[in-house]
Amino acid sequence: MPPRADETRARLLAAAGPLFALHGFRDTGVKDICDAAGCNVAAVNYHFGSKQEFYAAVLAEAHQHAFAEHPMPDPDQGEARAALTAWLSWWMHSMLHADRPEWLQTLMAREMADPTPALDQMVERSIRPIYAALTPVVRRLLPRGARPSVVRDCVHSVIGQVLVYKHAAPVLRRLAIMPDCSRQGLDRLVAHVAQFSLAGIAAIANTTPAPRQRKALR
Amino acid sequence: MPPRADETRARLLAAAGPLFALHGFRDTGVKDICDAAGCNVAAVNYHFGSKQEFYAAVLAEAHQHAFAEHPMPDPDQGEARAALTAWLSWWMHSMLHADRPEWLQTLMAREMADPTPALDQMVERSIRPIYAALTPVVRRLLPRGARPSVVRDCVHSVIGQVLVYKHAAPVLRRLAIMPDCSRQGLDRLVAHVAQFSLAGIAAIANTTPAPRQRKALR
DNA sequence: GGCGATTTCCAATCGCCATTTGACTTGCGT
DNA sequence: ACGCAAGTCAAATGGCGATTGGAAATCGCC
Repeated sequence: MPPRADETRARLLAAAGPLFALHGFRDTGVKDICDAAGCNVAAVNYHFGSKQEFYAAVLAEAHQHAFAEHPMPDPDQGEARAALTAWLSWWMHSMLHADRPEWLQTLMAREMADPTPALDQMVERSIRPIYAALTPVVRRLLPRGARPSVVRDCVHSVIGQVLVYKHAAPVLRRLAIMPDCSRQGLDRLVAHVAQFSLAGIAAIANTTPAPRQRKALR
Repeated sequence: MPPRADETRARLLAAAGPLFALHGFRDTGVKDICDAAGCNVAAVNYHFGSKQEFYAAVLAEAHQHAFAEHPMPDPDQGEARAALTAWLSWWMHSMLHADRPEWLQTLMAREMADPTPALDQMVERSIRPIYAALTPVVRRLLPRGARPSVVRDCVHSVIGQVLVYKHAAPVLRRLAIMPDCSRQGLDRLVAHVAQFSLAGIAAIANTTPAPRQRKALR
C-alpha cells in the first residue's frame, strides 16, 4: 500500500458523496465513510481537519464535477419559449437523471430542508447561478417592465415544479407516483413542465399589462 | 406540584413541536425538550417509552390539532376552476401562514427530505388525503378519460408550486426572495398559483384530446 | 543503506445523549 | 393511619462517534 500523497484523499471524496446523500451529514459516521473508502478513521481528520470541513470539500468537489460534465446552456440565446424549454431540459436532466453523480442534487435538497453551516457557500456557488439564469428567461416571456414580484412568482412556479421531484421523492415513492427518471421518461417530464409553465406565464403576462406606462404610451 | 396524571404529558407534547421543527428530530435533545416543558429528562421515557415513539406522538397530536382548526374544504363542490382556487387557498394558508401551528408543515418538510421511521404514518395520515383531494379537482379540469400519467403530472405541477415555499425556505431567505407570508401576502400568492395552474392545466388539456376514444366517438 | 518528511494505522480519550435505576412525593381508597 | 399506585426527580449507566497521540510504514533523496 503506497501512501501516495492524495490518492486516499481522492478516494475519501469519492466515497463520501453517496453516503452523505443517503443518510445525511449528521447520520453518516466518519467510520462508515472510511470503511467505504478503504482507509483508517483518522484519515479524514488528517486530510481535512474535521468532519465539517470535509463535508464542505465534498460539496465543492461535487459541484466542480457536475458543472464540468454538464455545463449550463446560455439562457439568453435564441427565441424566448425555446430558451425556457432548453434550459429546463438541461436542469431537469442534470438534477433528476438517475445515473449521473446525482447525489449532489440530493445533498442540495438536504441542505435546504436542514441547513448546516455549509449551506451559505452552496447557495452562492450552486444555487444563485441557477436562479440568476432562469430569471431573465422568464422575464423575456413577460411584458417589458413587469413588476419584479410578478417575475419572481413565475420563477418560483417553474422552480417548484422541478424541485418537487427531488424534495418529495421519499413521499412520491411511498404513494407509488414517482415518475420514471430514465432519459426518455425525463424528456416526457420536461415537455410537460415546459408546456405547463409557458401557458402559466402567458396567462400571467396577459393580466399584468406593464405597469407605470400609462403616460408613456398614450 | 401535584403529579396530575397527564398534565406534564401535555406540556411535553406542546413544547416539543417547535423544537423538533426548528432543529430536527436527531438534533433536538430530550433534555432540551424537558427543560422547555419544565420537567425531568425521565419524563419522556416514562410517558412515551422512547424518544422515537414520543416523536410519533407529537406528529399525531399536531395533525389532529391542525385539521381540527382548519378542516379541508370539500374539493368536489362547485365549479371546477373555483374549486381549485378554493382548495389552494385552504392548503396554502394552512401550510404557509406564519402565525398558526405552522411547525407541523415544517416537520413534514423535514420528514420528506430526511425520513425517519415516522414518515410512513405521516404519509398515510396527512399527505395521502391531500393528494387524494387534489387529484379529482385537477381531473375535472382535464378532458374525460385523460391518461392517469397526465393527471399525475399536473397534480405534481400544482403541488410543486406550493411546496417550494416550504422546502426551499432557507434558500429563498438567503437569496432575499422569500415572499411575504402575512394573510394578504398569501392571498396574492394563492391568486398567482391558481391563475398559473389553471392556464397550465388548460394548455395540457388542449393538447391531449382523450385517448382511446377514437372508435367510440366516431 | 540511511534519513527526514509524509502518510497510515491502532488504540485511547473525551463529550454527548438516550435510557435506566431507585429513592422520594403525592393522591386515594379502606 | 396505612398501603398502594402513579408520577417525579437526581444521579448513574452505557454506547456511540468525533477527535487525537503516538507508533509504524513508506517515500524521495542523498
